[in-house]
Amino acid sequence: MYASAQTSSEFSFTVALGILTNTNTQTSLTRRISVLSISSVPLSNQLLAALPMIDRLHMLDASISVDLEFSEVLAERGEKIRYVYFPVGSFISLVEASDNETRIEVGMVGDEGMLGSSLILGIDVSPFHALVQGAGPALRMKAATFRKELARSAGLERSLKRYLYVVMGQLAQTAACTRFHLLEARLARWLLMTEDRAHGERFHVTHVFLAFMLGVRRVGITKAATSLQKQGLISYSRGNVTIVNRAGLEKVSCSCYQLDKKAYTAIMK
Amino acid sequence: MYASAQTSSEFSFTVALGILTNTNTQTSLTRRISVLSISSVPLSNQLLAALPMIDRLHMLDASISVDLEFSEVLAERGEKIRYVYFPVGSFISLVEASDNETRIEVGMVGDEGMLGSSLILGIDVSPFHALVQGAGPALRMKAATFRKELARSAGLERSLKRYLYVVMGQLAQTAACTRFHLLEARLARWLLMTEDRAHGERFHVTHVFLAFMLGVRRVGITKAATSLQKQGLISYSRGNVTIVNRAGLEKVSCSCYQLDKKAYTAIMK
DNA sequence: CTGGTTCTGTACGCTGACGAACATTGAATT
DNA sequence: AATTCAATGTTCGTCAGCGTACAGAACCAG
Repeated sequence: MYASAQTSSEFSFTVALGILTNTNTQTSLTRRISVLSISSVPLSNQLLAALPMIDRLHMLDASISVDLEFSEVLAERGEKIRYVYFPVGSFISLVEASDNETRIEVGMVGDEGMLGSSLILGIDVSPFHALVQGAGPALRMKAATFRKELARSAGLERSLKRYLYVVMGQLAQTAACTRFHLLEARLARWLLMTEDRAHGERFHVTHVFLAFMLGVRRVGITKAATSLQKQGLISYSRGNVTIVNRAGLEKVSCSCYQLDKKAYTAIMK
Repeated sequence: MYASAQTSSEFSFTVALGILTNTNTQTSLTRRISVLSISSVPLSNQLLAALPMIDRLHMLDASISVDLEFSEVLAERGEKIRYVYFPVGSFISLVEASDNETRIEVGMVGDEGMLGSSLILGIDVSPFHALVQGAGPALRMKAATFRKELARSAGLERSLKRYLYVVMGQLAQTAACTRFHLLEARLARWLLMTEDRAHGERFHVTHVFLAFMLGVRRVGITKAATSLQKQGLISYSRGNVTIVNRAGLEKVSCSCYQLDKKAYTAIMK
């Protein structure tokens, strides 16, 4: 383990990436929402899809479809949760802060999950920062509405509790992974998880952003990514990443990826 | 961050510490339980103490007092949860495994909490390994009984949900802490957390065990502990640790200790 | 096409923790 | 008193990632 301040010039996230800065978040957020008619959005959030028809309709009725923009902040640690999100193509990173400038991703939410699951525990304060990692559509629901739906539908509650359990497992897995595994393996894991949630072998993410997520220097990412590219597992240019050889990537990735996946299917299915 | 196999000769935990070995766990466990009359045990589990009188009595009625022995395994990842435990003087470590031989503590349970909280989510499979870190009494209840009590008492459920939220926060905090903070600071944090749960400035823990908990080499612990001792913050000999200067220890500890504590009081009070 | 900006590549010295091996001390047992 | 073993102390070479700095490449706006 290494340590300490990590405030390189490239790492001024709050400025460079617009992360965790509240300036104009609210106004631009409301502006950029495009309310699509619900029927035009293919329902592909797995949590919702698994609900009995009647509950599903209720949930759709109570939510609107929004387009999430890259790096948009959806929740801040300790702040009140105003909306919950069910990604449908988009995906979201859960980020934990230790000190002022040291942050690290502890979880990822795609169409297999939801943001705001702590409401299931009756607490409307977000335990993490949450920011949009992959732009795309999501279903959004007011926190209060969500709680009403929870109270109404036992099936919904049951399924979301199981999801929360999976998230807990993911948190612990990430803690161990971050401690023990080499950067290249962790990067491979991250790319695989992202491919799953992006539903495609191509997505956009720069080295700086990856460095932020994995809690390392940008230079470290460049080195690891170069290595993966040389092995013919991925290719990338200016943020455009393509998974070239998924099986190979799984091999160099640490076992955490498979463990997470196994846990999810074991609990949710 | 460093990495890789970590299988030094001293680190053969499954043998050296009797950790996570199931051999004879069951028989010795039942043998060593001393069923005390409930009234003889001062009720000092904070979760239970905060319950309304009638719920508290129900809970006491449904549980028995057991003495937990050091390094006893109370739960294994993926295994069914048979009992829940409310420590009353004892304390328990939650341990996550990444690979075969690499394990790390991700949480700690003392009289401020309980073991088996995932039952609140309706899942009776343990997400972690759990082993006794500090010997002492605890209230034990059958998992099935616990679920019945949960269904019966809304107050109990509410309070335990809040506790689960705190545990989630602790998991994320630990992930970030492990990544960014130097060993000496992490050790200080661990000692402080343990002092809180041991309810006394003296407790027993060897360097080997500490190394296991913090996911580092024993030599690393020796170095950090020597440093803390030289600063007059702690003293120890053959596993007998004494916190000499608590305020000083808090200063060299990372902020994670205070953050955890703040989160607990903010949510539980 | 030009100048600025973002993204990526490379280099250098530094350091905390690693793996391994061995020495010393203290407690318990014989 | 001698023996054994657990716990702690120390040393040595290695290494992944750190902080910093700079340069080339790709893209974009004027």
